[in-house]
Amino acid sequence: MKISDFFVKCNCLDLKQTLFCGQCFRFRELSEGEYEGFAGDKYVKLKQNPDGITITAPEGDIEFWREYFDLSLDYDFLLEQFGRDETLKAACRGRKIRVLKQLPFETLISFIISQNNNIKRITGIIDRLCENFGEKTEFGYAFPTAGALAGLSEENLAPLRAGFRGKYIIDAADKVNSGEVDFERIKLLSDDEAREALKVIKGVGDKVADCVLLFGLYRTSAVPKDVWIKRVNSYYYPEGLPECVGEYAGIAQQYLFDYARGELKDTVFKKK
DNA sequence: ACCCAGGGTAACT
DNA sequence: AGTTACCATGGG
Repeated sequence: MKISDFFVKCNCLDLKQTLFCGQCFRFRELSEGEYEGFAGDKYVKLKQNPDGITITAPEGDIEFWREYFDLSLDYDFLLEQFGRDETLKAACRGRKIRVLKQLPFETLISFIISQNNNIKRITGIIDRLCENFGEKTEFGYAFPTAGALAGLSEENLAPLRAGFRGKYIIDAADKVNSGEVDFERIKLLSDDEAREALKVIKGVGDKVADCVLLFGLYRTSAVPKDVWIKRVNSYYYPEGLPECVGEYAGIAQQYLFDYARGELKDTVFKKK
């Protein structure tokens, strides 16, 4: 297949910030400003330019990656709106994070693994999941399909060292594989209905379900309430996020998450 | 040794 | 309906 380079002009996309802010777990830095990774079985190499990025991928996948980075959404306008709130304005300063449009099953499994866990170890478990059960390609291992994981035992997943999450991974794979959980159907539901439909999976509660809604089903209105966002909310937004987030509360949340986990952890949220 | 990590479940009030 | 111990693993 023909591998192509594709330059995309974009003034709101910092690859390092976007790929390593805890929304996705399958990318690595090759050298300063150069990255590679997978979504499902699709491989891509990326390069940071001052005014955009260069996508290197099979020619037929370029459109997939443009969509993955949600390049048609106008972040200039969005961040201008966010700037109407002082806390959000501070959170957006120096950040060029885009919320990615990831694959639903991969997002589901990834955030099941994320529970009561840290980003470094989440990445390690997902690496081992792919190496053990993903299809091997010329570039590396694809993310396993639901079919590849369905029917496995907890013992089969022992090499992942996922702890108590193993049984949750299997239940999710079984229910997606059987069609009991059907992303195409869930896409048609309201946020509340979709969240409940995902929560039939063992180990999926409100937070993991909202991560799937936001990162895997493109619901920018979904706000996953992790420990950091709970801290932000109780300190800055006891009445909820400001009006200026509009239909994009989930994107605002990602900026607040990174802000809290970064700058605020040693100041506002410093532990005594 | 203790605490925490992009939480959820089950068993309690 | 709202709390709380417990769940595996690894890093600080």
